[in-house]
Amino acid sequence: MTTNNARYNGKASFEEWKKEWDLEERYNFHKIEEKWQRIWEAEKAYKVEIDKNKEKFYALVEFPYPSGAGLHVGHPRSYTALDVISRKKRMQGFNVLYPMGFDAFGLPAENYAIKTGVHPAVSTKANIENFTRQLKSIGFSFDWDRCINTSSPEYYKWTQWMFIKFFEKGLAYKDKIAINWCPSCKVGLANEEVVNGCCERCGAQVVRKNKEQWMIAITKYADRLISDLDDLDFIERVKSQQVNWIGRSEGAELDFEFGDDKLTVFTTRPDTAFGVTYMVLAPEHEFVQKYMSRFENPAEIQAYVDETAKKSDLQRSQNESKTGVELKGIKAKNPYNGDTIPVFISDYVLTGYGTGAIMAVPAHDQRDYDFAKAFNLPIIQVLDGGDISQHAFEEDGPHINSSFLNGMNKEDGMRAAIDYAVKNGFGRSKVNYKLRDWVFSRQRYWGEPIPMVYCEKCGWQPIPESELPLTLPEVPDYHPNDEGESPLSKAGDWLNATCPKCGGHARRETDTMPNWAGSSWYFLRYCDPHNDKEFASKEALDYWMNVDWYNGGMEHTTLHLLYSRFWHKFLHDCGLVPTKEPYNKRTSHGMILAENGEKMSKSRGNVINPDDIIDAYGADTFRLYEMFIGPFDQVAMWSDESLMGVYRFVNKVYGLFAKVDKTLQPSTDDLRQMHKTILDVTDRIDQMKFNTAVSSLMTYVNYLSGKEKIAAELYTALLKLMSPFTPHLAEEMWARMGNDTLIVAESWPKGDKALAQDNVVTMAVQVCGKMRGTIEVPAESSREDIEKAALNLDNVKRQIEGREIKKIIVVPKKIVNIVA
RNA sequence: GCGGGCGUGGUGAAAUUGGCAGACACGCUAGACUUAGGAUCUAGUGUCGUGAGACGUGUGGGUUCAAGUCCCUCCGCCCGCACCA
Repeated sequence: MTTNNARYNGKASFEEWKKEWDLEERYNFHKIEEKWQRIWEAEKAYKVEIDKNKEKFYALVEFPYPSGAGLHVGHPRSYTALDVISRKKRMQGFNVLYPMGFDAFGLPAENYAIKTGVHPAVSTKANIENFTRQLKSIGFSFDWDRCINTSSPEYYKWTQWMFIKFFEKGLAYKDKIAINWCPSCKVGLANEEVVNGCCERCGAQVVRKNKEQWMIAITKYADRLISDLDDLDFIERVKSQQVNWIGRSEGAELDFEFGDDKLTVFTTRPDTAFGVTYMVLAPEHEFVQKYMSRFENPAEIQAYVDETAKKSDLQRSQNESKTGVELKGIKAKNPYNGDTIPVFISDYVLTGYGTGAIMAVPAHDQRDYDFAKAFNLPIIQVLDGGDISQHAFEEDGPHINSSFLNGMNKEDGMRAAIDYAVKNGFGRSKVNYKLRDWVFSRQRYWGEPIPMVYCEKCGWQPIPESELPLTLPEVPDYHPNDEGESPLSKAGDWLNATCPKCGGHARRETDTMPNWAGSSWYFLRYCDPHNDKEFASKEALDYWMNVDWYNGGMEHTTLHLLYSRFWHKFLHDCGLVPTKEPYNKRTSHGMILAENGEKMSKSRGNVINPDDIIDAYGADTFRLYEMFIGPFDQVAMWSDESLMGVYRFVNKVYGLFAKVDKTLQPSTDDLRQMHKTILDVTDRIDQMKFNTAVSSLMTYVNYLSGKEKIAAELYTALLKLMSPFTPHLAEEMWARMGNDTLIVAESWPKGDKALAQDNVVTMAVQVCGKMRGTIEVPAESSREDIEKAALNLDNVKRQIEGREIKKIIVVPKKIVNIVA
């Protein structure tokens, strides 16, 4: 497979080729990196197939959206980290799948089309080519034969197919709900895409808009999305953020009499029901309009409802004090004690959570307390403790003023209160979630068409599987409109379809899917990317799944990461994938900031372009610097000066080759340094402590630099250890050492703990915990010898003079502490 | 408010998980080689002190022969969620 021509850069033999290199003393990274990238590609060095004789390892990084700006220095932090891990695993004999692709649907391409008229498919293609060129120039070990593109019909055919599965199982449904509408992007957003009441993408303030939307019932999976986290090796902050986002709370639903109707509330503290002094409905609650004619103050009520409707969620949450209006004319009755209590509407009660109505316990909830103070309502303490003349008492205490609950603690009180409600038919225990169903419609062009048609007679119907993929039609222009109609509504004939059920006329859905759709299952497609019969074969899924290690940004924790776990679980329930979770291990990298600690952005003009760095210092230096920049999981500041330090190091490694003497045998000291380094680097890569893995390589190189001549074995080990970080340089020097194999296919060196052991150790000697000197003793010295050596130090003698030695603590190979 | 995390030199950071604090690198200082240097090499570099030495991991306390590491107190910073009943 290897052609000497490719390997030896056009020269007939290794000897001839080597001669040319001997003339070149400078580290010519341009030449080296280009050469090895060409050879890897020609030899398909990173191509991977199912091989049941080998243990598989599936490494995954989040595939990029191919923006016009190209790669920034943040992408390669994640990609290099898993490239290092993948390369090491490969050398350790694993069958490694490390794929790359493009999450290619999205708004920027569409906005660009609106501005320039260039079809999104055209600009996306150009951007993907640019990204591919950049990624290849960094020398990642991706299997490019598996590259996927979510905007290609061969791919989104299966995204649409899966949507139909959601529909068939009743998890995709159309509903008219108040959604988050971004007036700037003119598109509806999922809850997860709203940050502080603003559009995650453009920052415009989100407003409420009632629209018919496709929804996917992710809430049905809420409990499993929490409980199944237990068995996963996810970093803690990812787990806790997901749990937090899903927001499970246990409590009860209680029915209060409201006129001759029933008003149901959700509460996490039914045991405080004897402290209820009033109730509050969200202004949007259905009872407000339903009983408007029976209220004594309808004008006042309607005015408040209208005022609230005008406010954004952000404004609503920024209220300084509590506002509201009493619903005069109808009272409620507390089912626990029969008390008649007033009912209010207030915007501090949210329509989307629980039942949109609450029982207010002002003594033990600060919000209710504030409202009660503002409206002069009674405050009844039912838990002992605190000082409710000042503020609500929100901690736990024994029940008081609570009839049969008196004296009970929280746990018993809860149980007793719910039992009583159940027995008397006015309540039941209930679990509530903050998580909402997934708003799945986007009023946009550049996304997957939703494969549904509407028939007047039969309602919404999925198109037959034989018609997939339902490809995007051409449209005269890409503008969305203010009414929230997708550009696809201008697609003319495309809109007309036949109802698959009755054969009558039907109209196509014109909304498209959110950009999270394609990325929700892309890791499955990598297993079998060219399959045109299935989204992936059972054989491929059985062999490759799960993803063993997934690295990506924290910003996707409650978006992509949650969506894709849910999507995968759904496919599992359908019997389509073998596992219930997609990712075994999830880690996350810190952001890379500009030199002054600011975020890199086009507007600040502080963006570092990887192309420039690679051109000036080479891909190997760039890769190594990204790994050395700081702890992988923390934010890091870019520094040109630190980059220079890494460049110097790479040059040093290159220069050491001149000292290699193949006739020389390594000394025991040499071997000790080598094995120490092997053990350190191996261990630190596994733990993602890349910065310290690099520093131990530096320490080793400093050791080798101090020698006149270097035994070949020592340099070879260095090259192997460096090959995951600086693959081009390692490959080059490996060839110059006279090898005609690829170092990336060589085996990873094995560290020998016994050989790494020092036979003479330096031990610290303390007197009463204070450092007074060091002793050098053989590693296996007896306790007596160590004590004798320690007590023999001049400095120690001086310190203990005239004092009685009470105790000597000896920790072998570490420390001696003389207590006097 | 709730949840997660952090605090170590001039700077980025290490510390085998309770055992010589500051590895590695940047920067700086001095010197060498240079026509020159964002090049290279050598030495130094936590603070105070000529020195022996003393002090030193945000604050104050505790456990221990021994604490950056464990426990308690307070202060400060970052991230996520946030009127979620």
